[in-house]
Amino acid sequence: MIEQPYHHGKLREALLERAMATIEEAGVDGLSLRQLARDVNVSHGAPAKHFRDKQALIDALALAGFESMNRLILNAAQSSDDLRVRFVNVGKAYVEFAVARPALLTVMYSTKHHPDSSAELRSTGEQGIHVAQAMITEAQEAGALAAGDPQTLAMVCFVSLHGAALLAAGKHLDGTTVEDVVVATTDTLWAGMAAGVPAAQLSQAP
Amino acid sequence: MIEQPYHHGKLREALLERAMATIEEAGVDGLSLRQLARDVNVSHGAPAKHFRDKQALIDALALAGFESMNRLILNAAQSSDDLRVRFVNVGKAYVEFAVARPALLTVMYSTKHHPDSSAELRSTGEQGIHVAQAMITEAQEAGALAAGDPQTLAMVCFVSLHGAALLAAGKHLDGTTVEDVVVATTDTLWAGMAAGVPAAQLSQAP
DNA sequence: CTACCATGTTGACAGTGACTACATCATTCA
DNA sequence: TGAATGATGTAGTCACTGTCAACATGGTAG
Repeated sequence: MIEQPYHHGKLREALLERAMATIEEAGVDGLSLRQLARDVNVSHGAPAKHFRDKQALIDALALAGFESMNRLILNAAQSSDDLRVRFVNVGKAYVEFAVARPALLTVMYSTKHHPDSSAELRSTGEQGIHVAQAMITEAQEAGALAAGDPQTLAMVCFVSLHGAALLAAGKHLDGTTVEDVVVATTDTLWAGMAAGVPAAQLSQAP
Repeated sequence: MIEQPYHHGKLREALLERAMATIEEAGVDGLSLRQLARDVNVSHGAPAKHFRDKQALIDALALAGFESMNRLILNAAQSSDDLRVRFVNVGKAYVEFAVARPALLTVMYSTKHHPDSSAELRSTGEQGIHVAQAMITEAQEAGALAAGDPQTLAMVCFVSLHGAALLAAGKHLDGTTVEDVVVATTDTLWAGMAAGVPAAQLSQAP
């Protein structure tokens, strides 16, 4: 018999790690604090010492998710000298992350978050957009892209890739490959930003 | 005293209607079959006669959501003679729906669905893409858009608008207005499809 | 050495989804 | 006409969940 010490020692990390696995296997709804405690050989009340709420645990998962996602994105943003290639690679990195950990992505962008952690969550979650915005500004200055508000354009790119990521993660891309959609999306966006939007075309109501 | 008849008469509709309201107020997690039954003045076992599962109720919500969304999209797709304006209007309609009923949209695109209703759900949910694809094909034939696989391009547009819709619904559009993002997204996509993607640019790995 | 406090345990409580057995009622058919 | 039948609603139960409060353990600072 192995003697279990009264104190686990690294309960918080163990819970987070196991919870990460669980949500990918069974979704966020399949996550139970009591089952989690059982999985880690700890009493059902123990998790409360590290996470006030179930929601607090989920917030921690979301934060960790953003951090590891940001690492991937920042990495992809330094992957090439060609700005357009870097742009595509960032898109690929985002979508790859989404496909690898779909439940985590859902948690990250779930609306319900505790107001406390919300601040940290928000700022960490916004980093991806800032990367995109920097790339666009740089490309505009280099003359590769037409003029246009970088903040709005970055949001457009983020929004589009986010949609691709979510639908790919949810297997909602019917006839098309994930790879195809990402490449086509980034290519189309880049072409659109390169061409610019004719002023005459600025969408008016019908 | 008002005498309650033993049989409700329209329980199924009443449950769906109340559930629609509840998920928008409290999210899907805030939806409880027992509370739902209380809200409609019915015993806690009654809903089971109309929905085998809680998931079956949620599936019905999703299906109803797709149907009412499709109505809005089809409507927007006939809103103008100008193809590009129609394109923008479809995007606006989609995002407006998402902002008006964010929880419902989440339910619609939630991964977990019963395999039975899943078939009907899928086909109903794909209608939006078909509308987009038809518009793109028409625009290509009219010479307004460059050549390119319409299915992939439709998926790109759908994916992008979907992202805009979800992020708008979740209030994740930070500095930018919903309207701005939708217009900028549709304009950029249209410009990209009009310009076409230079063959030399077809994204290769770094 | 002792007092403190973070960490873990145990027991309790109300609420939930799902199941079963039973009650009520409208419709069908002899 | 009137009884059988099946759809609909009720009532009770079960295992499970999240949260709370009271208590146990043990490392550490004074």
